[in-house]
Amino acid sequence: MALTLYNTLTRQKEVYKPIEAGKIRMYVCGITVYDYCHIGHARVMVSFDVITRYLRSQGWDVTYVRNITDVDDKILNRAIENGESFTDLTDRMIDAMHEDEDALGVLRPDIEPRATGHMDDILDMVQILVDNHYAYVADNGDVYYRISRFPEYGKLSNKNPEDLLAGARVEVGDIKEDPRDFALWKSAKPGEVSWDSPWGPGRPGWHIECSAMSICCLGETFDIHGGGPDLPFPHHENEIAQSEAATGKQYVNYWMHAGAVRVDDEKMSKSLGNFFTIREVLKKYHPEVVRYFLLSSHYRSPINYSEENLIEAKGGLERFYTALRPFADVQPVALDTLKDSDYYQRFVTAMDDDFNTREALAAMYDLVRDINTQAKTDDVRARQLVAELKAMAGIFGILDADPEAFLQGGGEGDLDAEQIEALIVERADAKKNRDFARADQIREDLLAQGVVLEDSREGTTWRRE
RNA sequence: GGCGCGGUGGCAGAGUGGUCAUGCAGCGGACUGCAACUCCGUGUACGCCGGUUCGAUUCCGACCCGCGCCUCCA
Repeated sequence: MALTLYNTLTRQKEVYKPIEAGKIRMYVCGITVYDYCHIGHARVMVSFDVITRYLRSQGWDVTYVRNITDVDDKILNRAIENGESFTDLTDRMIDAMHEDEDALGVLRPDIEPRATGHMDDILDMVQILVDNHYAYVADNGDVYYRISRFPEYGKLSNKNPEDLLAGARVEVGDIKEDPRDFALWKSAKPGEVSWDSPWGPGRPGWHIECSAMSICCLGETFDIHGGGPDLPFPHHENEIAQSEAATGKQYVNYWMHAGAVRVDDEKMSKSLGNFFTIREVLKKYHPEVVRYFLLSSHYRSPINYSEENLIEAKGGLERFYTALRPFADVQPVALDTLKDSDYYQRFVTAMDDDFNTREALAAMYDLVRDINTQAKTDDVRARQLVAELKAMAGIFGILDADPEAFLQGGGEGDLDAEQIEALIVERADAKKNRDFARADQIREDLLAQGVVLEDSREGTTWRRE
């Protein structure tokens, strides 16, 4: 089955056709680094991480670019509030972002361009737009994009430019020709951070940096552009307008947008203040639990961040790790040996269908059952199946922990491993003496501390609930 | 108001024109000293009303409900 993906531009699934055979050039809108990353950022990071891992596993030559917005009003305002330079702020936040990504097992993009590192490209593009009359310089030195010059404006978000006129905010003292026009270049007020330009000192508007950086890194037309759910309008719409006006070419072939993260069934937003940072979340949950949670729904569906759902995600992972527990030493099999595996075929078919991670997980769960069954009678076969499972899990970036450590970690109980082991020994003695009352008492005491005992022929193992 | 998305069994969440999603929870059984783990079995699920069809949860139309974007936000 061919790789198929949902294209926001056409509002349907399409078979992927690369510009250059075997290659995928992908740009994803990254973070504006004025604060710590939140769970919504995590979804975009993890979704496109898994997409990239999967595409590479299938032999695609992927160039993955994700930008860092390191200059804009929010950053400058926050830096002033903090009493620090804006570069100190962005340096800190970029480091924090990388820590968060690493914790979540997100592989770095191939290129992480920063807006401040592409000022010349940005200025060149603005100049072209001014020269072509797609942009104009306002009295105060701001440069605006002239929407009315771009007839296709609205094609990504399926909006009628006329309707936008009615809804556009008209600001007092607006110096724009048209309220729908947006800033390409903002002139600096005295004392503000600025870069020199033909229109005076200033800084780039939000949208132009992505046009400049993506084209710089990937070419005037590239394959995939991705981002969060709130970006199609206006951000990506404006990127299209700028880029296609500047180059005269189609900007992007496939637009992909992740779904929203809700929190306790409410919209998560800056204004409501109900967002959780990744580092807050990771204090409560194992990183793989968060990752698994994000992959347990399709990337375009809304997802609800709640205690209940995270606990359920933990339970799902425990089923995997329980199966892997006796096979910690087994290494993942090479993917090219899996052609005949029904499980892998189902996995690939699901992922080729617009990256249906949940469907792929269903195949992995069926594989787990097979492993558990084979483990009783056919160790060799069981190990083969475990190697398959680990290969698929590698594409998802999960099941990477030591099973024992995963199952026994994360508890907040008072008992440490040594104490638990001691009680297990004591219980074994009690059982040997057929003192089941004492044995059961120990088990119940441990359970009250969140420790579950599991007996088998080889002895007793434990895990934390 | 404009544009778009969705309503699936107790919960989460895929999918399909006509036998199975899957996970958690429940129930019955096997295993166990008893449990847990694991395995086997088990659920008149597809918002409402029409239409197309031999047959629709799946296609079409209307309706009800929820959500998102249209404003800084991934």
